[in-house]
Amino acid sequence: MKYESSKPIYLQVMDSLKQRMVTGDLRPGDQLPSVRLLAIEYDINPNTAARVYKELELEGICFTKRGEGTFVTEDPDLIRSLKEQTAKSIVKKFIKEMTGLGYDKFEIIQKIQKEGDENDSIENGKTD
Amino acid sequence: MKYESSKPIYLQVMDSLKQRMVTGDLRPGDQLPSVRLLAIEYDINPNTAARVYKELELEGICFTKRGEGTFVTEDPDLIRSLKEQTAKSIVKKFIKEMTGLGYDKFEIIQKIQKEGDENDSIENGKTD
Amino acid sequence: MKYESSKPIYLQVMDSLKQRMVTGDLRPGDQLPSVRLLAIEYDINPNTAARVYKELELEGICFTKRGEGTFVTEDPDLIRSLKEQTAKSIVKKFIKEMTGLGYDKFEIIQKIQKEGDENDSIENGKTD
Amino acid sequence: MKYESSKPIYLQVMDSLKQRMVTGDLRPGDQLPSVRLLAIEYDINPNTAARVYKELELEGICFTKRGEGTFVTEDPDLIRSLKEQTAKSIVKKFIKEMTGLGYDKFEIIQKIQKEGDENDSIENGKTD
DNA sequence: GTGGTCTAGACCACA
DNA sequence: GTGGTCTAGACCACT
Repeated sequence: MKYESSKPIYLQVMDSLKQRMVTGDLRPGDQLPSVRLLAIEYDINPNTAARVYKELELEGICFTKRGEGTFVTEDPDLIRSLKEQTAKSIVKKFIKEMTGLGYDKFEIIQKIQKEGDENDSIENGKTD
Repeated sequence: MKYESSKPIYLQVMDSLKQRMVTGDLRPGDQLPSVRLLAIEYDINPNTAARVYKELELEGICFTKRGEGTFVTEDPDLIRSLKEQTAKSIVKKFIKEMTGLGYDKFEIIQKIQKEGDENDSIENGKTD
Repeated sequence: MKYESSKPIYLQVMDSLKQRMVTGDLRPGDQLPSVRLLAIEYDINPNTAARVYKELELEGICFTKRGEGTFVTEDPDLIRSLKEQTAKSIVKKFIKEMTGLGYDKFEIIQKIQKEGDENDSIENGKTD
Repeated sequence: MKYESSKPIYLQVMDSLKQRMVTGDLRPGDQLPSVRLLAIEYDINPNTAARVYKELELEGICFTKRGEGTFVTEDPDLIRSLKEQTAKSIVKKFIKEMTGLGYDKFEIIQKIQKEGDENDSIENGKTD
């Protein structure tokens, strides 16, 4: 995995894990890789890996059993709402930014259709 | 003006100024407030205000006449392309995030229409 | 039984057993459940169950007869002093914490009476 | 300052700072020592010091201005309720432990008076 | 100057 | 084995 320097690595790893939950790659109750293994898999320092799980736990997406490991929350609703909530806030922020630039809803949708077309064949497969 | 802690203040102020240019509140050739005044208007540190103009200059959107002050670029095309460029990168990033969550183009547009409806009477253009 | 994550499970189980001795639910000389059974009863890892007995033995509250099992100490004085000792250390720690917050003895007692009133019908002795 | 090994240092430092807020040594809006200075004052690693402020911020007791420093929350109610809340939870836990041992309210208060008397002359002055 | 992030490596308690 | 804590020191962005 390659990291953008503009965003903290731990956030990028968190996003990656969230994405894997949302897409069903990781399911409620699943055990997550150990801190050390995550560090290897994502090529980060174990401390950074630990931070990832700590932050996810704060968000209620993970929980930890002492000495056993870290697990995806067992509440499937939480995962579902995670997707919805994330999407909603992204859309909201996007609309706010675009209207701030002076675009109306019609123009915004037009732009999305246009942009979508350009990249449809190129960047579709998520590399992860 | 209230600042998000997630984004550097100088970027937020830059965005605000850009928005004012794009929407016509600030026009090509207009003189911008002095560093000191900008600092007061936006309630930021003078160092931060100076940085704002420095970065805007780097982007070619402003220029400084020594002893006179800082001005909006006199090239109207630059402002126009600024709007287009900004919009394009926002749209691109947005689409990338949404597809990462597993939404396809159709769903994305659907969500925008839905979200757009809720906020139809927009809280637009606060010049602070 | 539900465990707080702030405190090691083995300590919580130890406290539970001690409480049962102090309240007379377990009496001097009584046989304690086997490690395996304890693990099941308390829904803990067998290693953790073993540790519980090991630590209790270190404190002299239990003893083990090889091949027979683990038993509560036969010395009734020990149980009695266990109660006194535990209480004393709890009280000591409590007073230290409260005085640290700036409360004097009078206020502390006031608070206990007030709090005690609210919970007068106690949720006592769940043996699980 | 001397640290107990049973409790994480960062929690002990947090408690110390909270105590200073509750007792009025640190007042709402006050700037807290910088991460580096705190590290020196409390003889801890700067990372640990940073963690202290981060956790306090999570609890809403502090806030951070980027590049400026960390400050005590400006809401005096929050400090007041901090004291009350802390005290209440300590008292509650204490009562629960004591009733678990089989003491009733009267005995508990008796013990506090007795214990208070013993240590009144010895351990009264809070060090730090 | 400030706080935030990251790496490296160690030690400990817990299950 | 697991996660949690701590130290050491570095680098960065922000004000």
